[in-house]
Amino acid sequence: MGRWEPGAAGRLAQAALELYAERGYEQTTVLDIAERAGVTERTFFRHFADKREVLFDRSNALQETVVAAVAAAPPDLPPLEVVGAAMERAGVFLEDRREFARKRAAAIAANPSLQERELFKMATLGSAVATALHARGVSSPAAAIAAEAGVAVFRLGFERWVSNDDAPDLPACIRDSLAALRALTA
Amino acid sequence: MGRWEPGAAGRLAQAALELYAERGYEQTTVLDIAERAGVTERTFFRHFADKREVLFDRSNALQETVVAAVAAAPPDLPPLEVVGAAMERAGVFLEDRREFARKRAAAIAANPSLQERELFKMATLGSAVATALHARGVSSPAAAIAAEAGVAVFRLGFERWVSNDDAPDLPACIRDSLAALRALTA
DNA sequence: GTCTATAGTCCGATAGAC
DNA sequence: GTCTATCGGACTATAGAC
Repeated sequence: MGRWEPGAAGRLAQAALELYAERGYEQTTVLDIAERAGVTERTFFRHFADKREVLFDRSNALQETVVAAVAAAPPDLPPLEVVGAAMERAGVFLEDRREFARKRAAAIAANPSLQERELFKMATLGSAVATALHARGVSSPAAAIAAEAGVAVFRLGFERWVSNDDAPDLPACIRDSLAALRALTA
Repeated sequence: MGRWEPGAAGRLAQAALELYAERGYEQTTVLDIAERAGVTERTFFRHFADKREVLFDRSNALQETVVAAVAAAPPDLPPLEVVGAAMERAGVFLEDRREFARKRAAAIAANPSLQERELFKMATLGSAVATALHARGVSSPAAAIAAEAGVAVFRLGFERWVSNDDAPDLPACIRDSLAALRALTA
């Protein structure tokens, strides 16, 4: 096949997203996805560990972006500022994929098993952020709670961005979400 | 004497916890659990939707405790105080089950699919708390972020309590966790 | 690429409690 | 009779093993 064609993994991910939208996650078999992508069922499982994983970015680019932003922040910036800025950075990263993010979010919102996987990915992101904060000299408990709070800020900002047509861009939604957190302790 | 021994659900939960500890979640089949509990495989699925759910309290008593505490808090208390107190209340509720909590936490920590389910339950708790806060007149965004922060506070306090022999009681761990969150914005 | 174990669903049957 | 809890067997799809 030509080099302009997406690889099998990309076609599988695309086919899965379409099918989950058309007939729902439960009503879609791995065989359905494989056939639409023009590969065998077996090939699906060579690229993705399970039927859920196909909706998640294998490259983990979002997490890498956030962790890099945490590591690169000015050394004297307080933990919550560091995390907030890093999450905003993640927002910039995703901003131009809004339509994809919406379709993906709709599929996930419609199915509890996909929600579970999404929450696991967010928790993994939280752990990575906590580790990165700790590496900056932040104490473990402070790093853990700052990371969890940061993930919550990201998640709520993201949710507003995908579910509301009138919402501003993703970095702004995340900024607002962080401001709401700050307002709680004021 | 009835045709069956009473308490099938409890026996299944107990058997599952033992088997997950003895040989791991993946290496335990639903049939194994059912046999140890003295029922058939089919009966397992009558009581629990799937193999993971057997580790989770079907009565949802923890969530009810937290939601009730949120609803019963003094009307003028700020959202974060309300949530913090409610989570501490949950801590009191769990305090006398430390050994059980430890075994359960060990099983969950050893398996990603159980972690996914645990995270889902925590997210459900978060939604319930957000709804309860909103019912008190807290704006939706503030309720959502306060609820998420509260769940993070609970989760980190709980983690310290189960994983550290020298930790104080659960309400105190949760209080410390809340203090760490407050310190972030100070 | 084929084979197989296991999760999880659906049908109905049965037996006790009220 | 109704309600609830158990059991049996057949069935599909996932996911891993070979």
